[in-house]
Amino acid sequence: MKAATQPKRDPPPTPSATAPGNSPNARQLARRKRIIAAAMDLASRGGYEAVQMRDVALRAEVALGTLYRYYPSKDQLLAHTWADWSHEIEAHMSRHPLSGASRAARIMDFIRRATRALEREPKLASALLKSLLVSDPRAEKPRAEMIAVMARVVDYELRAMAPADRVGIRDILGQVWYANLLLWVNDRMPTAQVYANMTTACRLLLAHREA
Amino acid sequence: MKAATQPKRDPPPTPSATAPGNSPNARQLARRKRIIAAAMDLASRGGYEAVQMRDVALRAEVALGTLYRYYPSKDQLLAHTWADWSHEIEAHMSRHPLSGASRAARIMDFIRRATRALEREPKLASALLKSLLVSDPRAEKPRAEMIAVMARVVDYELRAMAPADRVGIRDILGQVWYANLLLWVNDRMPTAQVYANMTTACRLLLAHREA
DNA sequence: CTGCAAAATAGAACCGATTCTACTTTTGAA
DNA sequence: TTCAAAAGTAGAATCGGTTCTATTTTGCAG
Repeated sequence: MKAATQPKRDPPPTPSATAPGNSPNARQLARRKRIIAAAMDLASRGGYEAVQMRDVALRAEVALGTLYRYYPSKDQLLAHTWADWSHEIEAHMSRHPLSGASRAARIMDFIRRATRALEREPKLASALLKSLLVSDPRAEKPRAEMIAVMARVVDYELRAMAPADRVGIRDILGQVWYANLLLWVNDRMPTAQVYANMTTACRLLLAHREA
Repeated sequence: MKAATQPKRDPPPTPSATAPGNSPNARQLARRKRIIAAAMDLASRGGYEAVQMRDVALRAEVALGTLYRYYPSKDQLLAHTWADWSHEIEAHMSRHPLSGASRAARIMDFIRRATRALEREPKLASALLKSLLVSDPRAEKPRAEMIAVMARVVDYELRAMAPADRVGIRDILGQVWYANLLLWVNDRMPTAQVYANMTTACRLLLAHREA
């Protein structure tokens, strides 16, 4: 019963909501950037284990306590790092529309691109995904967002389908994707296998329902 | 570079292979039993975090070093505890054959029973599954076995189907099951939802392919 | 300018998994 | 029976995430 129930006097600093962008908390924004950059840097070199809170703080030129005030846990830090990185990937992807003759092909095009992105930075991707897929229930926002990205793609491609099936297929694909990423992250499956499994899933779920 | 490359003089004690059951390593078997019992006990009370290696050693009346000689990591300990527990469940299940009119129904009968078993001992199940689904790549045997159990059921029910589809469906169902268990373990989904998702997956994958 | 609360900092401290050390018991072969 | 290796034991030590404390700095209202 250390600090009673809640009289803690500690509202975390502005996550993203900030005035223009000049002096007062501009410094806080800068700190956030340095922290994320440090995490990304360490993760891309040595993966999850290489991201040690003390090192992150050191690189970001921030006190350990400050780091924890900004990101209350390693997983949250990595989840936010993921959010940052995934925005880049999405931006990159949105520059070219999905290609493919059938719905399944277009969905697979999306998955192929995502898989490629992971392959380009395996250490980084696996470190960030590890925190997303497993970790503590805080860090829910980035996780939900990640799943939502694929859900949107599938939803769009299957827009003509009956709602019941569409939602079902979308969720199943999401879960299969989730399982496969996790298996990849834990070195129990290469990306090629992940891709093959997703292809199979698309085929079995979509091949026989119109084109 | 502590202990060079491998000159370690430390072959682990007999895991299961043992002579009759009397004096020499019968004591080792007894230790193993006490250790697993302690782990199971602690896990069923307080879940994953409550299984602390020091406590396990204490309860099993074994030195910490010995505990680590038998099970080189917490996750491996829990994985083996899972193996033990799952045998009970399987034995229980095998007493009654799967019931249901269709293949999908029989597969779902299996999943329903498995889900029930988890619900009966939520803390225990989630602690053990957590170590199985996430953890270190050692402890591969129990994990592979767990997945194989469902694979066997599905394989058997779909034995009349073309191999390509059968294998695909079996793998997809395994992956969906995997993802859902993981979501349940992390408190991001109740068992009812797990069951619903599996039902949907079975429907979408099997409903239209004969009965 | 003055003062105070919020935000930062340096660094110690805590916790639980894992490792290591020094020592005692067991076991099995000569 | 005797003894060296194997297996155990108690307990200290290491490691990394997280928390806590004592101080200093910063932002800003008066």
